[in-house]
Amino acid sequence: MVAQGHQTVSSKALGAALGVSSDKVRKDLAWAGGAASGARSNHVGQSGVGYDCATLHERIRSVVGTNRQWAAVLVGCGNIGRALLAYGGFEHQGFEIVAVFDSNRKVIGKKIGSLEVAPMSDLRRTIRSHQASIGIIAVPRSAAQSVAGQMCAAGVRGILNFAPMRLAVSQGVCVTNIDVNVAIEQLMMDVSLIGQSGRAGRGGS
Amino acid sequence: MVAQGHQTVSSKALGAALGVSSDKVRKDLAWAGGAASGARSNHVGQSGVGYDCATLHERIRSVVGTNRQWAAVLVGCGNIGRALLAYGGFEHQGFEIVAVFDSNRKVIGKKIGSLEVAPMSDLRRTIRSHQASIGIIAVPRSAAQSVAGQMCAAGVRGILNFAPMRLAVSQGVCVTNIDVNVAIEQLMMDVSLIGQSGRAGRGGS
DNA sequence: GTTTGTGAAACCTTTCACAGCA
DNA sequence: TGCTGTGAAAGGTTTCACAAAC
Repeated sequence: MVAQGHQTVSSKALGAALGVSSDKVRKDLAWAGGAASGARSNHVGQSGVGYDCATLHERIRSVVGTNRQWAAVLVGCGNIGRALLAYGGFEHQGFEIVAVFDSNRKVIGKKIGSLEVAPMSDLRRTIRSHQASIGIIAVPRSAAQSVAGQMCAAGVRGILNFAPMRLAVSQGVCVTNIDVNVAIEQLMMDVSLIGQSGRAGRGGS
Repeated sequence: MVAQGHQTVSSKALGAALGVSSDKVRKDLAWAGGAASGARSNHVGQSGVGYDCATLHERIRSVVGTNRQWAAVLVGCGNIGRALLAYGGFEHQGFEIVAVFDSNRKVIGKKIGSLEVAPMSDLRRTIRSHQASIGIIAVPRSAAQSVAGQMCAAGVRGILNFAPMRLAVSQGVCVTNIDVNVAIEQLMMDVSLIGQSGRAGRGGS
């Protein structure tokens, strides 16, 4: 909406665009204005007018963290890894992949886009030197836990995991899983249930 | 656990493996035994013993739908599409990709694994002839809504969407989104919050 | 002794409803 | 009039606690 030149937006309009009620939007945004991210005023919106798009956008970016810079390292340059490197939509999120690693000798040294694939032995050093706080795991299931261990040891704060398994990580390290198997089962279950009762489950991320 | 030869398993053991309480496991499994999938008995587990692994597995497969056969069509054979085709772990979920489509003339006719890339003009006919109930969208954002429309018109019941946007679909069609941008923001937020309060958000799918 | 299934309590989220403000 | 922010009600989920079953 900022990009489209809107000055303000109402909770009702936001809710309609997102498929939720205006109440929910207001409750959530009240939190974003108050408790979160050290804001001084409790009021993000203006009665009778709505929310100032630019201000709201900046507040949300501050809560989510997209206004800061995040360096990430990627391990695994199979199809998933290459898809991530090819996808350019991360810059405006303050997110950048600064290095790629693989254990396969045949791909080490090859260039993918602007990055050269590095050997796993460099992982620790690179994470430290770049102060990378995010690790991305795009390796087969059998290698995932080992990679996660090395990432934790090197000091990452969060892991984005594409391997279809639950990772054990050091305390204080966050994990977000992207598991296609789980997503497919979710979808199959939703489709099955809609046939019985007529209600649709809305998709998550 | 079935594969590992376990006879029975307790709610406590399941909960520990999953990171949830035994109460929650029992409540959920009580539903799986009763309300769901036309089971006749209310009891899945046995007092003092636990749950029979094989029976429980079959019940869950029945609820999720992995005991039935699902045909899916894939649109888009970029890195994501190819990653899905290369990943072989879907058979035991009753899930099979039966056809691949792309709008790019240069890839139409090429073989990826055992499937030949077909032109978009074949989409409707193939979905009908294979009775495919699932469509997978692995195309750029700009093409996603159009593909979703064609899939809905051809009669799919569910869509797995990799494009970073919310799809508008016909009533009765379920959508599950896999959005890397959202996952990354989730992770960044979790990492930010852990720094402040010491609590970790657990990863979704 | 162990473990399930389930009411009741505690907790959390969403919706309702409206005072207050522009 | 239109909209926010927020108490209160409603609705849903998780935890507690224990009788019944093995």
